[in-house]
Amino acid sequence: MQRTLVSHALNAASPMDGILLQGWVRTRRDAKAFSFLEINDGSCLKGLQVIVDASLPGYDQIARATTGSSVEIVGRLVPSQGQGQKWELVATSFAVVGDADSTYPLQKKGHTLEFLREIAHIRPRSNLFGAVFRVRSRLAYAIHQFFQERSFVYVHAPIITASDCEGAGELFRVTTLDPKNPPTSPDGSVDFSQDFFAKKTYLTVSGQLEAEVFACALSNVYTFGPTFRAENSHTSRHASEFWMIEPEIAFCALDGNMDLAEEFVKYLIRDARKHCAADLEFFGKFVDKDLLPRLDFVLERPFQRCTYTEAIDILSRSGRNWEHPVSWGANLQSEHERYLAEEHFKCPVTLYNYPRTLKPFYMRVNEDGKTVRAMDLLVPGIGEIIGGSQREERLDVLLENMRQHQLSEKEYAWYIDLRRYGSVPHSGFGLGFERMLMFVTGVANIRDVIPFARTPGTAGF
RNA sequence: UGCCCGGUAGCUCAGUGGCAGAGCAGGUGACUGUUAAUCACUUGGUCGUAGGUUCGAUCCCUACCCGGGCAGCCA
Repeated sequence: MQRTLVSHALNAASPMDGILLQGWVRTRRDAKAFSFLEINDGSCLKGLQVIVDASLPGYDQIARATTGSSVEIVGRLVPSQGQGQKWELVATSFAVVGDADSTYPLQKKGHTLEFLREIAHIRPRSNLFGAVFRVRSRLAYAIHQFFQERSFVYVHAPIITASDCEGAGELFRVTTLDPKNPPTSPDGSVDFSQDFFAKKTYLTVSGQLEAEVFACALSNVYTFGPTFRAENSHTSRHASEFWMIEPEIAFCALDGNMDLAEEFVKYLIRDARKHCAADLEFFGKFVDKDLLPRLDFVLERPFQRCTYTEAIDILSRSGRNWEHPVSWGANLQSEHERYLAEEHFKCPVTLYNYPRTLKPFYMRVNEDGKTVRAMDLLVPGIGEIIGGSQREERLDVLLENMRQHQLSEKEYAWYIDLRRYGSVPHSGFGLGFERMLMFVTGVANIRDVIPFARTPGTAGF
């Protein structure tokens, strides 16, 4: 007999006989002559109510069907006599598959997110985390769909890299050397030429440079994979291991890049609204009351666009007392970004044309010589969700930038070659997948949108 | 890494320089087409760890550990 998932049973158009239900007990309520079971199998937020009559063989085992136990039920799907649900299953056979004793940590009542993080192996069985990870799965699918529909080629960037590219934060070293007794050079330093890859290697912080290589061959590409930062960040929006989507488009300037980013973000929101409707309604009810109106508002409105210079002007004239002073050439701080997205524009806003001195070597220098074609997409509540730029395609300017950043031409020879042979204007950006999930679900902590979060000091599961 | 808040029952929390508390969960019983069921009774504690002050510390002080928040770094 084939298993029927709860989601399929609940969407039934008519009664069904002899269906097999397998899942986990959420609650049991005993009446005199029968018991109610609520069974969840993760296929959707809601459970299926099951009636187990006391006359059934095996009913003597009903006491084992505690919260958290797994059960297997065959029965008839019929319209419910009760108020809370359309369908219910009248059992014709009932069996406990796996017991869960009274130490089962999930109660019928709500738990704090902090407690649930400590039981990361159990929390997917809760309503909230079931919903979060269904949305995560759906959006991963939608990401591929978005790019494949537009003829982008999916590129797998390496996880292990030799370039500590663009100085985007601290890197995790990858080595097989014995930490207690590493080989050394005559000068006493560790001799990495004897390491596994015969040089220093790291976990990647970004697939961008590799994506550029493929964009300069296949035109429109994207990466979607894990990236790693060894930053000692203790915030609700930083993780040591996170997933990033990085499209790279040949023959594309900054305007096209900003257009794509906006289209992409809206596409993902629209997809979740459509395909994860019940889960999003749950978030709107229990996580963030303003979630659904905010998402719909974001879908309806064009994102605002504003140059860095205009932003500095807005911030200077805001009349605020900034903790960090506002001046042209200084980095925008959290308080500034929050003000722009949440109070001034009250909507996602793309800032672009940043001072050259604030940005990495590969960004396209503008005609003014002072700014580069960088863009950051800021969203209310989270801040930066996308960072990107048009890339510097002129060989001489790129080399000059690298000299200013004191980068080795030798290490980046392959990257420089892209400008030497058939160079084209090209652009791309990185979207933090978990930050996007936070925005779509309203979940405020990045640790709660990753199945098993890695943050400084924590890798317990 | 800096600053701030917290750590008391399985969970969420109250509390006091002098006998350790509640709600929920768990257990027992009753009741019931129930649905975070309800009602009655009930089990449950190294008060984060180590020092110190004190006649006496869960409470005050110090250090450390753990969790969280904010900032920086970024996605």
